[in-house]
Amino acid sequence: MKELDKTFDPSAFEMRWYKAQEEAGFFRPEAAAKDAEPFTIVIPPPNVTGRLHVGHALGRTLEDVLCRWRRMQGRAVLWVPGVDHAGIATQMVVERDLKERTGKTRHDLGREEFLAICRAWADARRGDIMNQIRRLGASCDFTREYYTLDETRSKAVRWVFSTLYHEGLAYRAERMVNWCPSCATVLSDLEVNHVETSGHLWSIAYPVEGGGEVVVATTRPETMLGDTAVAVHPDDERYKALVGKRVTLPLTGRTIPVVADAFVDPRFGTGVVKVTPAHDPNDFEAGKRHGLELVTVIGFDGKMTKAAGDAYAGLDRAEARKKVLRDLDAQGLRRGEKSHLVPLSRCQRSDTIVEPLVSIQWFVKIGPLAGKAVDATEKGETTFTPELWKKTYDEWMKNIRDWCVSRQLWWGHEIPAWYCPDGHVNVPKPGEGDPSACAACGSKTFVRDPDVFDTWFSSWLMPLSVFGWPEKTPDFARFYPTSVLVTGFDILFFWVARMIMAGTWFDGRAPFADVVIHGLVRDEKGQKMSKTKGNVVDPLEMCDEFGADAVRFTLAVLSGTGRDLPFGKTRVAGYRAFATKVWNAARFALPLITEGDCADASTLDFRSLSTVDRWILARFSDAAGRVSASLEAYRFDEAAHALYQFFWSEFCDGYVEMIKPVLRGSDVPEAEKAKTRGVLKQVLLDSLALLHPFMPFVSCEIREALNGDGLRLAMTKFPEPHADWTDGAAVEAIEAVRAVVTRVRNLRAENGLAQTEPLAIGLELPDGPLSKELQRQVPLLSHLARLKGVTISSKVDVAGAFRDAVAGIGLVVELPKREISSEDRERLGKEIEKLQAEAGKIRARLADESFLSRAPAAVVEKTKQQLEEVSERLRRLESNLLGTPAP
RNA sequence: GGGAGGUUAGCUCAGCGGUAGAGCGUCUGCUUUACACGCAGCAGGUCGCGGGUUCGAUCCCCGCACCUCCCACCA
Repeated sequence: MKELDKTFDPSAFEMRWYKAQEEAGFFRPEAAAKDAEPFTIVIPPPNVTGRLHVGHALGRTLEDVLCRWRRMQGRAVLWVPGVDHAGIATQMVVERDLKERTGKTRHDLGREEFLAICRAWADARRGDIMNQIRRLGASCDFTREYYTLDETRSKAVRWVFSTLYHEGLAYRAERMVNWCPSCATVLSDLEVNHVETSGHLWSIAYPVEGGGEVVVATTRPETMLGDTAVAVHPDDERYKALVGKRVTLPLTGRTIPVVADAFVDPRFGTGVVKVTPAHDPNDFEAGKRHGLELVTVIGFDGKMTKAAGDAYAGLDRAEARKKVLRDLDAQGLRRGEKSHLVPLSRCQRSDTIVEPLVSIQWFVKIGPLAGKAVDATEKGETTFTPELWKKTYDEWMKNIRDWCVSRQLWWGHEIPAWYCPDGHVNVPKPGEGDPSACAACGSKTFVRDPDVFDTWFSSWLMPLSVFGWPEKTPDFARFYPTSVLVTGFDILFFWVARMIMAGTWFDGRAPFADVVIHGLVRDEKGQKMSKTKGNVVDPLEMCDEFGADAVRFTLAVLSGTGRDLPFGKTRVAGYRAFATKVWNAARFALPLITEGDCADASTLDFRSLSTVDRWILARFSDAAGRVSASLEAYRFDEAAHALYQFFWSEFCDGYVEMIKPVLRGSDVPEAEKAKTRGVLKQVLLDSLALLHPFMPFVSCEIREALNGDGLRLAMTKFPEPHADWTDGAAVEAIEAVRAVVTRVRNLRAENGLAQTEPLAIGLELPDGPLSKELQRQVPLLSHLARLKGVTISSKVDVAGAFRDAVAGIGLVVELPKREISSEDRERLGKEIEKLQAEAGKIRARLADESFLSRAPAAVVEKTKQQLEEVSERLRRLESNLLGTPAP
């Protein structure tokens, strides 16, 4: 058996226990009984580019609490860890690094060489990321670690794309897409952030052929170089005569038609819109309707093309705008400007302004998949916690648009599509290898699509592919569908919704039973963490400073109801204090339970135990019930609070203080002591088990010292409420004792008496079980409240004693001083006033006919009781003022 | 332009039809042989505003105000 150091130092043992648990194989589902019901979680794969941040720490903590709890319940727990290859992010990091080191670009190296660097870079980082997860205590099965770009996952991606293609759900089309000039790739709608920015609305005059001018309003003057029409609303009387005429497009010398189209809002600007089909989604559609030409004036690099004219070609978008405005000025064609809120689209990754451009890309027709996914959630196959997120999910699914899945990157899963010179598209059937000749024309001159898939196109298969799907593996058969997905709302659409689609579409079953959505971790003041603000908290540093146990407990407590959580040092320090408290409680108990016989609590006859022992067992049982019920409901905060409150307030402040006189008393029979030692040990050991999912390290370290079973704790049965440990009478008696003690201490403080001042008190209550029980507790009462005498009777007569009532019991306290000071008088007066007001309100309610006739009988009864208690207390307090002269 | 959420003690948050809770902080006492990362005790709230439903509303309904956030191709 080990000693417990006087100072609590989590760093001394945390990783030692982690390693022991992992090496013992506890984190593998095989550690459970063969027929155990599985409990499965797939880790949301962190980006290989990243370092564990507080958001991850939160998710992993909640997952680990669930996994450790279920494992202790005997479930076959499988928590699969993994890393995401993070397409754009990784490529950007490696490119930047390459540039800094060698000055070269990826194009200088060529595809193969560049990818080799990416691969080496990612491989070097993956281990680190897994170790960061370990530092938190996450009990993942690392023997089943996945990587979104490995062989198994590649097979799944290819199988899925092929399937979709041959089902007609993956197609290649020319569309207006979101193009990020700095990432040099297309983006999906989700990867674009819309930000309202203050900008300008400029008015520009286009000369009308045959005289006059028409004024258009635009926020993007540079795109006018690509205008191929001007549009007005068909019913707009102001411009009716114009329709069908042509206008001169300034700066280009081209003439373009005036068309009528209902998409124009006559009330906006001048009611005339310039139409640039190549650079605006609306105009693109309008262009199709009117058979307009596409003139692409902005290229994929964000610079003006030759089509923009020699004066502009090569200029950056922003420079071109300035020059266009200047040139229009010079020609006297500017007709004013006003400030205007412009909805700008920015690249989520690089923050660059996204350019709507037309290009050929791969899309997935997502409607049918969304339909199946919604059916599943509608049926309750998957639930959301908190429930309100289902609404958000439903809304998005209803208005879902096709998913652009190709990316013009190198780092990622290659698209299994080949094109022959005649433009035939070849996509192998699921399970087929690469084609060697065009299936349509037999051509052997073949090019593979140079693009790769959106990273999420591998992520959305995670719950399937981590088990080796589409192969029919034993793991897949046993562990799919998974139990819970824990994640932040920020990837509800990116990931959660799509995984449900993939699961329901390809397997027919939704990938998880429950989705738990947590809030965003913010700093202590509720500010969003950001590098620029410098308020980013590193969870690993916090683990080193306060212990992973404290970090975990803090995150669990704060996770609340899905709201944002204010996280920071002072809070973690606060919950480290809790870990310290547990530590010190164990240090108290250790010598006591080893100094003499400890009755084996599991064989003890509950009825033979002392009232105090029965009380703590009853309270423990209640706490255990609350912890489990809260975890079932994914209320980690409630579970943690129940633990904290029980352990600190009831076990430490209550029980431990109450058994000191028993265990140390020279007049207590050894047999009684042995029983109490047994209960002390039992409750402490069970509390550590209850605590283990939240604080997996300190709980082991202490169990090891107390019971030599630190390692086995992870596999020990999780405490459940104990039906035999219910004892209303014991609870009532001890609560009464505690209430009396508090009031006596409080009276001492009010009267300026030292806490050590011995007092005599009387308790007035009718004869009965409670009074008999309290009689038995006189030694305890005397010890806790430092009393020199306790009289219990239906009536206690002590002249000049202070009278009050507490917990329905009359309290008579002999205070050493006889006279009541004006200060006492004032305080009593205030208290009496409050009680009188309260009594008045209750009386009024009881006098109300409608209350008596309509409120449930139980409520009326309770109200009557309240009145009685308040009146009783009032009588007693008032009696203190009787017979004493007013100052 | 749609939609969601929030507004409860100095701070951060629980609660939710029967006159309000926690943690931290403040204040007042304590070297009480597990613990000052502690013990004991006190104080502190018209539960955003205005209506309504109800015997009764912080909790339900309808407005309003302010704050978040999400979605959206209006120049």
